[in-house]
Parts: sequence; C-alpha cells; structure tokens
Amino acid sequence: MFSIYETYLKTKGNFTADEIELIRSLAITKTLHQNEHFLKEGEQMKFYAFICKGCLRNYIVDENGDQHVLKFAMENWWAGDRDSLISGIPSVTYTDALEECVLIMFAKDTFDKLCQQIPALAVMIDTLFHRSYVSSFKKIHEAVILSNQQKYDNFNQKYPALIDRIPFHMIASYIGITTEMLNQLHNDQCK
Amino acid sequence: MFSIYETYLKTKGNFTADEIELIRSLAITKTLHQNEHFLKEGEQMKFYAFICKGCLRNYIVDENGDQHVLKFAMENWWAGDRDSLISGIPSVTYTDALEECVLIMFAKDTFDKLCQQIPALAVMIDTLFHRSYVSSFKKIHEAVILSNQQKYDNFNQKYPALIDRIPFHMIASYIGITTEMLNQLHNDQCK
DNA sequence: CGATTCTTTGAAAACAGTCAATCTGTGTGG
DNA sequence: CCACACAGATTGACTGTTTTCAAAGAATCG
Repeated sequence: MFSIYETYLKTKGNFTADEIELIRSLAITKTLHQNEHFLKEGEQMKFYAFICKGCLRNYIVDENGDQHVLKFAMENWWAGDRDSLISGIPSVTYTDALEECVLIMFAKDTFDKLCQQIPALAVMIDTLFHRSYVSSFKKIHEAVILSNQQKYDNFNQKYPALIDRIPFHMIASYIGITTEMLNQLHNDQCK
Repeated sequence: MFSIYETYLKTKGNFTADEIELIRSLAITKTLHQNEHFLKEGEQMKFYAFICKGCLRNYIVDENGDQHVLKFAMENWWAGDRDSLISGIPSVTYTDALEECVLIMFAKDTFDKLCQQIPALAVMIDTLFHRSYVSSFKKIHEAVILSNQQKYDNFNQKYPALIDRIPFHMIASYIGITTEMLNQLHNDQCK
C-alpha cells in the first residue's frame, strides 16, 4: 500500500530515493472496516493520515443529535480533523469510514521532524494547506450563492460517481439540502 | 500609524524592541480614499497589507457583471487576496476601500525575509493562516445549514455595528440573501 | 438642485422544506 | 431458507420561506 503513497509523493515534489525510503520506514499502515470510527469528538488527532483506499466522512453532531457532514475524503486525500492535528486541541468533529479503508499514517512528531529534514515534504504540506484554504473559500462562496440545482450539479462535477458510492442522505447533508430535494434533483437529471 | 501595528504585533507574539524597529523600518504606509481600488482582478498582489484604519471589501464580478462580496476587512485585519499573494498568481478578486483607509504594507519578498529572521513573526503568520482555514470551515457550515434569519443574527453578532457602516446591499451580497430580505429581517429585529 | 445610488414596500411567483405514507433492499435470527 | 426488522429511498400534498419584479421614497454627492 505504501506504493500508492509513493506515487502521490512523486506527483507533489522531487523526492530522492533515500528520502522516500526514510518516509517509508516511518509509515504506519492502518485498516478500518466499514462504519468504524477513525476519530471521535473530544479525541485529539495525533497522526497525519493519508487515504490509500476507501472513503471517510467527517461530520459534527449538533445539540439535537443531528449529524452534519462537513466533508468526504477518499483515495489520495488526507483524513481527519486538521485543526486538532495542527493546533493540538481536541477534535470537534467525528470521522468514520464509509467503506473498508486503508490508511498510511505518521505520528505528528515524526512527520514534523521529517518535514524539517526533507524540504520537498515541507513545501508539499504548505502547498496542500494553502490549496485547501483557497478551495474552502471557494466553497463558502458556492454555498452562499448557488441554488440547490446548481449545488447538485457542482457536486456531481467535482465528485464524479461519488453519488453512487455514498448514501443519499449523507450527500444531502453535505451540500445542505434535504434528502427529498436531492432525490428530486437526481430524478430530474436522469430524465 | 505604525503604533497600531506595533500594538497588534505585541498581542500576537513576543517581539524584541530591535525586531519591532526592524519591522518598522521596512513598513510602507499607504492611504486609500473612499471607493478607491486597492487590487483589481488580474493584478498580482505583491504586498502584505495590514489595516490600521478603515474598511475594505473583497469581491468577485461574475460573467453577468454582478458583484459578489466575499469578505469585509477592517481595522486589525489583513487586506487583499491571499491566494494571489502566496501563490504569486493574478488575483481573481477585486478589493476596494469602503472608507478612507490607512494601511501598513510590506513587499512580499521583504516580509518573507523578515519571517526568516524573526521566528515570532513566522509563527504569527502561520497561526493566522491556520486560523482562517478553521474559520472558513465554520463559515461553510453556517452557509449550508443556517436560515436567513440565523445568518442575519450571526452577522450582527460577529460584526457588531458593521451593519450601520456598510451599505445594505453589500451585506446582503456577503451573507447570500437579497437586499429586500435583509431589509425585512432588519425591520423585524427593530420591532 | 439634479443625478445617482441606496433603501423600502408590497404583491405575485418560484422555490425549498416538512410531513406522512409507501417502497426497496439488506442483513439477521429463527 | 424464510420472515422480519431496519435503514434508506421515494413520492406527493401541503406549508412556509425567499426571490423577483416594479415602483416609490430617502439619502448622498458633485
């Protein structure tokens, strides 16, 4: 499974064979079965976790016990609650596996040291963080101005085929509409 | 005006007198009059810009020529398009002054070098970036699940008195509702 | 004071959410 | 292997909210 991560690294920067080997030596592989929790509210996230296989969902539970999906993460993404990881504070979100998952993980301390030793790795993470800031800004704007129809179209464009992989009510929660509405939009499209 | 920035710095980290002096020596003060453009679409943002006084708005113009307000920035915030600044790409947004503004600016290269020399400054910026990532996540979630009424309440809580300082239609654009709707919510509250 | 921009109002239409009932598929225990 | 329970999907009627449109009133700026 490390080979998937190695491929990912090679698309993100120039790493020497030695560096790859060093990274490999410190990687921890973890598997999750379907519906298994990866991180719970109140727990601190202590590992960088890269997804080699599978799909996870990140969500919060409000005071009424209702769940709100904040994001989905799948192959070649990073999983979990970044705020908890970086700030060292307890997570306010839950993350769990929607499918069988295989993760490549690194203890936070280990990974931070690696970043100091391997400049390309530090650049990769900085870029990643910057990118996700930019994309989250874009997502705010979309949430604000788009109609339900447009949100639906957008979702399908951004996550092709994900709608066939994840229960409707979770996608509805993610894009901020009701399950009934999502269903109707989906029907309209298939006509 | 630098004293305002100095006060800001002191709340964000421990800076020595020498460091403050070094920062001061490289600062550029700029004033903007009301409605003056600070940054246009297509231009590259080349300065870190801290707001000592005044209020700016950051927005995009869509294919129909309609403006969409992405954010407001005022005293003790940073102005402009961060993506352009960090990535060195042309800005996709406009930023202009809603009032007379005074900015403390630093050329990007200059500031990046300062960060290397002054660890507290680098930490400050990292924290700032991380924070705004986290808060953007919160804002997405709010845009997705809150009713117009709640968005209005939220805005007033987060930006007290800003509603008396900025034209209604810009605030409406920012929170993603029509001017008429905002007006009605505002009336209801005053009853 | 004239032009422009911003705010306010109300009616009609479009839109989205709620609710309740039904349908479907999956997995479990007998 | 069947019957049942359960979670998720689907449907339609109803309700409430939000937008659109049009028009008029205030405020601001040159």
